[in-house]
Amino acid sequence: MNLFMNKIAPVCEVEIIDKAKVRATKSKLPGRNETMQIAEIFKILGDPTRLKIILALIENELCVCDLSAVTGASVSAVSHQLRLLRNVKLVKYRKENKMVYYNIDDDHIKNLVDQLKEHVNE
Amino acid sequence: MNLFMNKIAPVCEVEIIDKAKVRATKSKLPGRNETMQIAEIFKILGDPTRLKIILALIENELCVCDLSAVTGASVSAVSHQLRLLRNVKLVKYRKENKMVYYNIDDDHIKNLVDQLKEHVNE
DNA sequence: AATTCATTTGAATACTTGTTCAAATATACA
DNA sequence: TGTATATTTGAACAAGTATTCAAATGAATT
Repeated sequence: MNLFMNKIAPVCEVEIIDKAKVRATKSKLPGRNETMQIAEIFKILGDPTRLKIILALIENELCVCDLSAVTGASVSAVSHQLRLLRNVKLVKYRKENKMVYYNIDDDHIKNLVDQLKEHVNE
Repeated sequence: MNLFMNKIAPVCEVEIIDKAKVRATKSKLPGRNETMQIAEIFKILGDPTRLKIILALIENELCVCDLSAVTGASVSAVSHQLRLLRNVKLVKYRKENKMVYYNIDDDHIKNLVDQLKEHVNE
């Protein structure tokens, strides 16, 4: 029961300042699933290598080897990231002989990226 | 000089399949700085806690305590993330007595998020 | 001055993740 | 069948990061 016990400041954790506002705000938010899906796409585009891949594929269909040349990442690194992009259906591919050509598989992505391009250029 | 040496497959690393296409694609990409800035904003929005904070602030101005209640993250976690969001100028704040009220500081963000909301809901 | 409470901060931890290296597939071709 | 090359894959490592906990700060209030 010494003086130091009083120095431990309680952290606002259970208390809510404005219950009405909190409730109103919560009711307007997207559901848990939707929120996670939105976050996932943002996260995917948040890596420089993946973003470069997407930016490149918006301009041209490219094989893995040339994607590596365009992005400056190793073939292996590009391939790993392409798998992620395939999993979330952002890119698709077609095989031609030994090569695999990748394409954008999502019309919205270009708009998303364009919007941020403008944003950054202000 | 044994047989196993032949089994090591060379990885396409220096070679380029279609030099013209690679050059043309490269020329259309945003510069290094711009690319990194775009990636950084996507990355910031790619974390569920930060995205929830942004989504909440789009609806209402909120203090840290209520942001904690809305997002379900601890006050400390919210505060740490708010610092990140301040640093990249996505949110701003005003002080009122003991409380700090946060606001969106970027008009474009709402459009960005809205676009992905539609995208996810298809 | 001392107390209360919202917020911030720093350090530590546990977790995630992007890259590399080596090896495996797959496809064309001699 | 064997060789060459483009791509994929798995394991391992290093670096980054979100959260927690404890403590500090700052601003009323008594």
